[in-house]
Amino acid sequence: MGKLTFRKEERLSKEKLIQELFDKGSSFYLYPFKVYYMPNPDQDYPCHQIMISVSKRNFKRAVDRNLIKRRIREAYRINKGLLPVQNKLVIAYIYSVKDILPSAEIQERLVKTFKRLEHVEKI
RNA sequence: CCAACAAGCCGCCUUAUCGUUCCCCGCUCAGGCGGGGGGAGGAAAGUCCGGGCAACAGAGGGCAGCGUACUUCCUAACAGGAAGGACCCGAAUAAUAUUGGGUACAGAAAGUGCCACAGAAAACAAACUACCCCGACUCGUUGGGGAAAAGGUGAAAAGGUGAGGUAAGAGCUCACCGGCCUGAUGGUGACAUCAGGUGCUUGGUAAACCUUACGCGUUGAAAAGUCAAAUAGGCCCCGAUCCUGAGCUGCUCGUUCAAUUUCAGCAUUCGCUGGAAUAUCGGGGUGGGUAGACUGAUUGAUCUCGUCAGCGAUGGCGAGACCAGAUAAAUGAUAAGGGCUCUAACUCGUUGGAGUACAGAACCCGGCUUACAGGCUUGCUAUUUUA
Repeated sequence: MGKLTFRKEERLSKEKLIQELFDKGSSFYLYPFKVYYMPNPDQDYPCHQIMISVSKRNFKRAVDRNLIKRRIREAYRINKGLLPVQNKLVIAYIYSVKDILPSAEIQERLVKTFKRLEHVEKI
């Protein structure tokens, strides 16, 4: 099991890559997330890259959006060791529920998404 | 005492574990690792005003457009603030004085427009009822005139009150109050006070157009600047090859279409004339510029303390401090305990339950507005309750 860190390198910040993910990547829905994913074109990248998004339409106030993003980020940080590292992925989590869920439930659901991401083919 | 109001201030804490970003120090196998320190607000919000900063535009002036509107001051600036004036509403009083609150507070005899309903009439004027005078006759009606004093309508109706006067009335005349004009005095000024004159019909609305005075270039950090990989293409030089080649227009040949051929004219580059060149491939150089990175961008109209000037907003001087700097966006997550408020129970200081607000920096400042659980300080006591 790796270290429980979440550094800058693990965040998805390249505009081109994000655009490619939404245009060409696959997706599935698992309550409460809509997950976009695809293999990273640069397989030499040291880790997975993820981004977290909470819609302004569902949560009008910035405080609520920040709270949910922080909870998801913590859930990923603590549990990311469960995701195999052989195939480098690019993942986007979109929180698409109108209620604020407690941390325990978010963690449980996030781990379930990992099981589906295990079977993604390499390019 | 409680409670309400006004102004100002604060706006959860501790520990553990796992993290995040920036700065400093040390180590390093250059990937990082270890230690120390800093890390959301009073509104960070709404984006409603005003500036700094940047690019572009710009002689000056005018028109148009937008904004502001009692005075003086403060300020980088403001639609903000301070002090004051006038008016309006209230408290208080015999009446002042005093005191709380409010005001989009320039101009309505420059012009245009509008004024619902009601009412006779809502504005170059105008008589419904009632009143007075004169005339007519069928003798209680009618015709003419006077008159804004009375009635009723309305948000608003011809300066108000009293007296004289009159057929009845009317600033018709007079006194007081109000208005307008002129002057004096005080005040930087808005204005105030006083004196004199003037009978003084001529509504309201300018958050209706408008007029006057003053101010304003446009855009907005996704601004702007610096460095700059790969690929393609531009320009220059050298070499090689083909052997005269790019582009536009017209004609012609040809074709399913497209490409292509011939001829003529134009074009571009070598500063101009003359003359020449315009292709392809390879190598080197060069400027523009994309991804990306950096600057902008956190030391500032800054904060704290003291002191001086001023009624005050605020300013001067001196000393000290550095107080977030992220960028698909950090400032956190989880657990335990404790505060605080409300509430229920009883053994009356314990236990249980619920709540702990509004809200998250995005270039930076000055304001305004709106949201806010709970608490603290100061002022005040009109009203209510208790003694």
